[in-house]
Amino acid sequence: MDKELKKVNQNELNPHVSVDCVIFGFDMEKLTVLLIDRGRNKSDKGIKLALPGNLIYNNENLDQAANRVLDELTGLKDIYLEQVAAFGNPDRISKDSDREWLKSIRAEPEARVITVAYFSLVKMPDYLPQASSFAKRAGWTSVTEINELAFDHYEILQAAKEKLKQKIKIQPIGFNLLPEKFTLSQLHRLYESILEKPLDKRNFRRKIQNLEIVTSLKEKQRGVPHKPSQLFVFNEERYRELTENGFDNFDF
Amino acid sequence: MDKELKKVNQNELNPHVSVDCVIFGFDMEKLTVLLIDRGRNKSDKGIKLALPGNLIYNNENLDQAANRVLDELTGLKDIYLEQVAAFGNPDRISKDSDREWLKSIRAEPEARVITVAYFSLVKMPDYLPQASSFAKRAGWTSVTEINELAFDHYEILQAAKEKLKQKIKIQPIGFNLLPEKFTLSQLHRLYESILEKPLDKRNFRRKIQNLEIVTSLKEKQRGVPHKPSQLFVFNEERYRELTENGFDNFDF
DNA sequence: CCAAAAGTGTTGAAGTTACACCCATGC
DNA sequence: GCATGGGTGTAACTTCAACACTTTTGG
Repeated sequence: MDKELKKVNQNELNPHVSVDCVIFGFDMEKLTVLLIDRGRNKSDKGIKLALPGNLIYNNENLDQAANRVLDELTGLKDIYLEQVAAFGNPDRISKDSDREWLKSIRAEPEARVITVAYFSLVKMPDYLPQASSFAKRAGWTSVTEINELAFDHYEILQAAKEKLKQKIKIQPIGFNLLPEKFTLSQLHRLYESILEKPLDKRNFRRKIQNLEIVTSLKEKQRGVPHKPSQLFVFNEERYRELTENGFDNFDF
Repeated sequence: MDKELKKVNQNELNPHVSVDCVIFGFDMEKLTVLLIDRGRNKSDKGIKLALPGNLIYNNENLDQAANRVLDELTGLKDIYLEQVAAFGNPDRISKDSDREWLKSIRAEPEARVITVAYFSLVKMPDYLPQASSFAKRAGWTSVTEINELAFDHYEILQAAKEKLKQKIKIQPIGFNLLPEKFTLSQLHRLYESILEKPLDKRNFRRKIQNLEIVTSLKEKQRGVPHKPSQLFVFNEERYRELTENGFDNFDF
């Protein structure tokens, strides 16, 4: 192929590689994930929900692509974003409804695509999902309610959940899912949602407080029909202090 | 593009995606990794050593490709093989010597390639490296001696080392690096090599033996100029027992 | 008998688990 | 005053870290 053409193609879409983002949120009850709805196709069949993702450009690296796609589809910039894994089964685009949909949005709908999955944690209220070009709608879905997704996205979601479980045992990334001010019960519920197992309330609180990675405010909840709970903020400085000294065990 | 052509291309090389394998060994002293030597190029400059890796075929998935490449380059089949991450900086093929070399072996040497890295642990003596088509030589190099590699392979190696460190804290995969029969000192040295830090001898032995994942043989070392040490084998059954009960902490 | 690596126990500190009742608020 | 979730302490147990000397062999 001509080299000049190649140069021109540097900032064109690469039809062989995509990124998909698994963006987790927390609604104070359970873990959620951001999905797009591709809308009904001609046959009115097939799975409509998918992870937000798209092809990469030739002049950007994978992390940049993930950030760009995330920005384009959700408006979020500069957030914690980490690679999960690459997925590339030749049959990942084997469902008829997926193929049909791709034909409507891609220049090379039959091309084999390798996708690199990323995951991210965001504060749900900071972002009101807005459907982008090819998404008919975008919104949060409770992860426990999901049992199928487009392409191999269900598999990707499972891998991301697993990664999140591992990661939260090593880094206190869960705070990204909570508002600035939160209660220990909310944090507790968050950890239980992610780890999918019950954690002893007292032991959990003690552990968090011994680590000193939360700072208690002089403020309490208001308007709740029970004893109002203490509000806390994440102590980022203390966390940096801990990790600089080689601490990496937030095991539960 | 014509669909018939696409079909024909199913079992052709995909010029956009490769796999690279980081194959670790242990020479009873230190951790080693299998590298290939691409030989001198015209200018007699540039880095010669690289990780074994190659383009994938369109009709195989990534894991299969990694296994095939590993098999082709090393003769090893059906071994523990796990994805590290995808690497795809647009400038990963920016060194002149790398570009020059690619021209000599690839149909589309200028194409942007995303690579998916895998790592694996093998018993060094079970495999005598044999150089494949485009490798002039293949052999084991101590990981501590490596400070540059072709493409972004140095970066990939670091990521694989990190993955190995994490992994060995969760699963006793180190046994893949040792011969059938080994001593606790060998295992001890192996863990120190991987984790890159000293471990207390007595505590290490106690931990391993309390887990009961090694079985002592009635056999001892012979011909060593010091007290001969007890030989052990890995107890796979016990390991399965432990993991089935949800045990996943081989922390050191 | 010397060099070299194998092998072995104890103690104090820290962390983990399990567990049940009173408290403050809104309605 | 009642329903709701918030908040608290202790004791038994397990795990972890630190540490030094004796043993067996080959040469």
